[in-house]
Amino acid sequence: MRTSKGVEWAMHTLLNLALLGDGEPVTTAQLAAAHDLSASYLNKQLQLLVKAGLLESVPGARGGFRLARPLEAMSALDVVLAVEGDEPLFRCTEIRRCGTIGERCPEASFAQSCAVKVAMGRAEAAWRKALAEQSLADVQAAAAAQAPAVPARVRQAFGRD
Amino acid sequence: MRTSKGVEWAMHTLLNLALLGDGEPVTTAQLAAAHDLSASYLNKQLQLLVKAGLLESVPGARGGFRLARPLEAMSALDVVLAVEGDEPLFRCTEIRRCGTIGERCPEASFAQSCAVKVAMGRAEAAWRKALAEQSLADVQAAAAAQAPAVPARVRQAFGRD
DNA sequence: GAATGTCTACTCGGATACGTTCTGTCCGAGTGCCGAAGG
DNA sequence: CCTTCGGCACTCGGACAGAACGTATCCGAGTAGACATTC
Repeated sequence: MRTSKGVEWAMHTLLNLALLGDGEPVTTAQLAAAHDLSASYLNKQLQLLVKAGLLESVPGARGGFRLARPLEAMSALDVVLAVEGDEPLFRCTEIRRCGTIGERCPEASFAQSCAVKVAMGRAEAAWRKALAEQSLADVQAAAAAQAPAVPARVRQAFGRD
Repeated sequence: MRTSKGVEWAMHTLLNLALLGDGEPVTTAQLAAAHDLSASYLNKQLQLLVKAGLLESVPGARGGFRLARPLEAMSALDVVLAVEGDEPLFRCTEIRRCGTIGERCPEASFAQSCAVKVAMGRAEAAWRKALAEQSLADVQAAAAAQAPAVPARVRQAFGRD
């Protein structure tokens, strides 16, 4: 069990787009070259971000992608859900109702949620909460504090400035 | 991204083994029949639990599995790590170092951990902490509180009592 | 009758196929720019 | 010289293969017990 590569790609791509400002839209090819990624596959992930409302796409010639809203209004959870979908980490298939045990227990035994499901859901809620509490602006600020020289290099890499 | 079925199977199986006490070891066939699972595949998961030290296996005729330690000393995290392995949810492939951006930045920019990795790791730590704080004894207690009649039925299903 | 050796039935353990998801690629639909033609 | 129209190059969007992992299954290694044989 591990998250898709698309999450990492999407996070870095969103941060790059933020550094470039709200001018011309940026093409998939440029965004892919920035980190040496597969342009076609990155495009697939960006479409998911568009569908989730994190990006706006401009079709046609001189088209591309730009942020749909500022980084302050995007959480890490938004990115994960956009790429991975909002299905739960742990899926309860209600095996408690099946087999020699399930058949032997009265229906009333299953009125409440499965205790295993509840325990797993509690942990997943903590994960989501921690993701939701971190905006992409926070991530960008942390990155900039670590390496102040990088933002200017990013703009150079995209031919801006 | 979602957890393996094996996690659900392992959790319920461990709880069942606890209800049966520390007498005769229980065979894979019995444990599988309890919830109508594939015996061979369940056996695969149980072997992972043995390797992780949660179960003891008795080979040969009249063999089977029994708990290696009481439920109080097992956390939900132990089960997840045993079945899924201890690889991180989010794997950072250091794409920040690649492409036109990576080549343009001095090596010193990458001295510290990637900010994206840190953000994701923070959320994963919260998930693991929440899992570690819940022992299987807690889960069993919650289940028993919901449906007090079930434990006796479980023992019946296994021919105990 | 007791001890011993063998044999059989049973169970774990790992090696072997199948299906689904993730990963990666390709081509078509749509759009803006450029240039030529006409007024 | 200005306007208009057509062609073209470029980009997103979704449909199409390949690889990796999760799922499921089967067969061999090893053990405990039962039975026949021998003393």
